[in-house]
Amino acid sequence: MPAPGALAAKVRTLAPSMTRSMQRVAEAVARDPAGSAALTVTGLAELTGTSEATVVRTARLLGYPGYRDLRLALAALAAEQAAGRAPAVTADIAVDDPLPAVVAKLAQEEAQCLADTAAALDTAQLESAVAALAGARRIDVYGIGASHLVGQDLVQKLLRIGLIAHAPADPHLAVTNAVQLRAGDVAVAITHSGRTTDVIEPLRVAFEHGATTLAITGRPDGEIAQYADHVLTTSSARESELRPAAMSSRTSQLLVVDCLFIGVAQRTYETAAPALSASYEALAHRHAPRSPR
Amino acid sequence: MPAPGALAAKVRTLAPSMTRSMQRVAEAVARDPAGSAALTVTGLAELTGTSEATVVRTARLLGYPGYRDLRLALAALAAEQAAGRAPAVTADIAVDDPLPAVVAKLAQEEAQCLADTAAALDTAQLESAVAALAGARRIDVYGIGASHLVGQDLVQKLLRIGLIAHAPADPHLAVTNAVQLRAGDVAVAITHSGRTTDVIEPLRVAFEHGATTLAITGRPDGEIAQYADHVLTTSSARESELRPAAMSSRTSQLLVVDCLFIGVAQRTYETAAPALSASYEALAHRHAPRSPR
DNA sequence: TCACCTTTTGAAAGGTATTTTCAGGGTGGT
DNA sequence: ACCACCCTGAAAATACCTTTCAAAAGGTGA
Repeated sequence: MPAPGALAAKVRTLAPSMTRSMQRVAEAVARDPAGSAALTVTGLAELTGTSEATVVRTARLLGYPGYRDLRLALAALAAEQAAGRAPAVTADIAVDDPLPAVVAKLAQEEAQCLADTAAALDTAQLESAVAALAGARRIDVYGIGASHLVGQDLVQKLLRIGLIAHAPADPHLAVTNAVQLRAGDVAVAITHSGRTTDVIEPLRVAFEHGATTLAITGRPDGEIAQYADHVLTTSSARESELRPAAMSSRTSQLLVVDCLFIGVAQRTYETAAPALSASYEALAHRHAPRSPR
Repeated sequence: MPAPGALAAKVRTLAPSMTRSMQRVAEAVARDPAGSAALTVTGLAELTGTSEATVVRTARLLGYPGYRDLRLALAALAAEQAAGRAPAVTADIAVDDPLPAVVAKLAQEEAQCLADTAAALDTAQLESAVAALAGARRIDVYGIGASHLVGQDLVQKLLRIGLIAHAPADPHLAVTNAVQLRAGDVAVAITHSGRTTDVIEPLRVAFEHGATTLAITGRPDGEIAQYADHVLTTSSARESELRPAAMSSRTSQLLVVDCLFIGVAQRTYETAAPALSASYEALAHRHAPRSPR
């Protein structure tokens, strides 16, 4: 059952996959957790102009067994918020914001995004994902555009602890790579939308060849999930005109990648630690002599 | 209806006036609010070896209309307590940390890093940097390893708003690119250490050819600063064995990159906004058909 | 445009959880 | 020992939550 703190993020993440009336319920719940917690199913249904059934459906979608449990989570969330840690609602970044404001808002937004992702991350899935990576014979990471950069980040890290990882840059290469995978190998797909065909394809191929597959996506219900043994959900910050969701998903993707990396490094510590130091050692001469003082 | 926080006190105050079985219930509830909140009346009655009626009576005595409401209050209380003793997870990430702790610590560390960078960022320098980029004829971004990924991120963003930007992947290419720059062009160097020769070199060349030069570095006093017209300082999180400083500098570098991007987008809004939408538009067909709903 | 199919939705039936009732049983006082 | 009182839990009654199902809405292809 999801942690209460993750609720706002979850609503944002899942809203696109909700029907109109479910969205109304989800929105009401996210807007006023305390108020909603005070209502019965019937009350909340009336408030949102929907039916009890819809309220229950929404609760289910948000990951609770039923409304009763959602209601408890809401009460908890309200208490948390009241306890001071109010998750500061920042205004969107506007075209005429002065730079200091932009800096502050961006930092705040990204921090929020980190908190949301951390709260919503399914640690059981993460655990399995880490286990798969730690024991992998070979790792492929698929991603395109901004997600490709995240993928490369993961690959760079994994290489440093002695694993064999690749992040093919183009979709054809990705598919030809995927064909080589088999049981014991791991394929990771990174896509915010969950429906980038160029990323789904190679993951599907890897999946069908018996590799263990991971998806890092903002849409756990997207097509990509069909071919993923483990799904790690990223939550994205509120989008604004200058900063579309796809662009801000990077922060949470990187957090997930870091979690994967640390997890794997822990589990392969004997080999990972020396490999890490060795790689930093090796880079030393690529630096100018340390300036005095 | 009493505030959840007052519950423990209320139990103590009212205990003397309670009957034996009610005391058992009250005590259970005060001892483990979270656990009790997870139970139904029947469950709590069984746990305390009493009956449902007694549980309800106890709830009444504590000032709630019934058990349902006591239960909500318990959930809230549990959340408050959890939030209260959550504060600093600032310890280093250890080899034997369980994954949930790793996730929390990483998120917390990166958030801290964002806050530090935002606080330390020199907005005057940022302002000049943005102005230079917004009016640039051509932009080169130099970085290697993890910093190269950050550079590519910047380039991807700038391309989307119609600017001409490149992030040469290897040092030779970078230098040959740099030679082509002149006044009106901008070169950006990204290096955490501030003394990565492969990145300093191209920036120096660009500087000497009259381009406006920017450095995004964690060491504003490093050698790189000599060739930079504007220096943007990144601060990195505390390092630990599994997560060396160089690896965690990424977060602050990306924040700086985002600030630059938004700044530029604001200043070229007329062309940036349509260009942005157009680029998202263009990517639409690279997606699988939207799942129904 | 229409016919057809799929998805979404709420009304009402069906189940649980909570609340109330009530009678048995205990306790203390005489 | 007997009575009056209150405590207690089983079971009935109710409120609340969940499920089912048929109708409505929305989309698709002819």
